[in-house]
Amino acid sequence: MGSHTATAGRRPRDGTSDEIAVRLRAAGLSPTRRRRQVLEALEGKRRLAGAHELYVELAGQGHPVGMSTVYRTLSALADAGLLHVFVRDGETRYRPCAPGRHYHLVCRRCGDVHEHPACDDGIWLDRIAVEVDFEPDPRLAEVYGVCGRCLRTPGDVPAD
Amino acid sequence: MGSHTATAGRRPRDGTSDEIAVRLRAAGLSPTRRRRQVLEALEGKRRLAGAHELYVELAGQGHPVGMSTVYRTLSALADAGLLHVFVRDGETRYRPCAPGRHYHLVCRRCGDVHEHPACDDGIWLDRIAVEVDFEPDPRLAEVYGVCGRCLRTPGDVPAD
DNA sequence: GTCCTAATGGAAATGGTTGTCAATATCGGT
DNA sequence: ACCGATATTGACAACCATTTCCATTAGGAC
Repeated sequence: MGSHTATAGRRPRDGTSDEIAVRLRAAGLSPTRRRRQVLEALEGKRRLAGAHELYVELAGQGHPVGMSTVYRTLSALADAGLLHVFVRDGETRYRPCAPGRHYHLVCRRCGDVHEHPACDDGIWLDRIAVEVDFEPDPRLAEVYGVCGRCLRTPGDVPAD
Repeated sequence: MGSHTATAGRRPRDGTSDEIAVRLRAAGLSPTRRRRQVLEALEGKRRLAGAHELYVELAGQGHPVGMSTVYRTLSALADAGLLHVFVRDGETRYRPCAPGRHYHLVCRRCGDVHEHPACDDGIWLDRIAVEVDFEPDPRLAEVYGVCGRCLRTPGDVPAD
C-alpha cells in the first residue's frame, strides 16, 4: 500500500498507467497530465484518431483539454516518434507507432491502417539505399490499397 | 492544310500538345482548355506543385484561371488516375502519375518524390495480397526517407 | 515551500479548400 | 454554320482544421 516510496517516481493519479509516463520520458517529453491523457486515449483505440475526436473524447471522460493543447501534444508526440501521422479528408490523424520495422497497409476506402511486419522482405528496402540515392526510413513505408473488409462491402464505406 | 477534317478531332490552339488531349479523353475527361493547361503546366515541372503555385504560374503565362477551377481540375485529374496526390505542410500537392508499376521515394526533408520502378521486387507486393487480407494498389506504394541531396546538406532544406 | 521554466487554454487570426450560382464554353444534332 | 442541352468556369463568400498570441497555471529542482 505505501506506494509513495517507489523508485520509479510518483504514480500518476488520473488512472493513466505509469507505463505511459515512462514512455514519454524515454521520448524526451516530460510526462505531464495532458500528455499522459492524450497518449492513453490514443492507445485505447485501434482506429486513427484526429485532434477533434480526441478533444471530444477527453472532455467526455471528465478531462476537458484545450484544443491548442491537443494539437500541440499530438505534434510533440509525433515528432518524438511515438505516433504515426496520416492525413485523410483534410484532417491530420494519428496512431500509436509500434516499435520495430514494419509497413503500413492503408485502406483507401475506410482509411484504416494495418501494420505488416517487414520480415526478411526488408532486404528490399535496404537495396534501395544502394541502388538509388536515397536513405529509406524503415519505419515509414506505406502501401495503399483496399482492405479485405472493404472489398466485401461493395456499397459505401463501412462506418467502423 | 485542311486540318479540320482530321479523325482525331480538332487540334488545340493554346500551344498545348494534342497528346495531352488524348490522355484526358482516355481518362474519361473532356479535354477542355483549362484542363489541358493545368495538366501541361504540371508536366512541365519535376517537383510537386500545389494549387496556388499552378494558379500563379498559369496567370503568368497569360492564362488566368480561377482558383476554384484549379482545385476542381486537380481533383478531377487525380481521381482519373492522371496525378498522384501528396500532402506536405498542410497543402495538397500533385505530380503526374507515370504509367506502370512503381514506388515513390518521398524525401521527408525537401518533400521531393523520386519514382522507383518495381522490377521483380513487385512480387513482394503481390505476396501481401495472399498473406494478409489486403489488396494493394501497385501504383501507390510510398517509402519515406531522406534523399541523397538532403543527406549531403546538413543545414536546412534545399530550396529547389 | 519557493522560484524558474515549461505547459496550458481560451480566443482570435490564418490559410487552404469547398460551396454557390450566374455567365460561359462545349458538343451533339440539324 | 446555327441552336439547344449540358458541362465547365470563375468570382466571391463560407468553411473548418490548424496556428498564433498571451495571460494563467502546473511541473520540477533546490
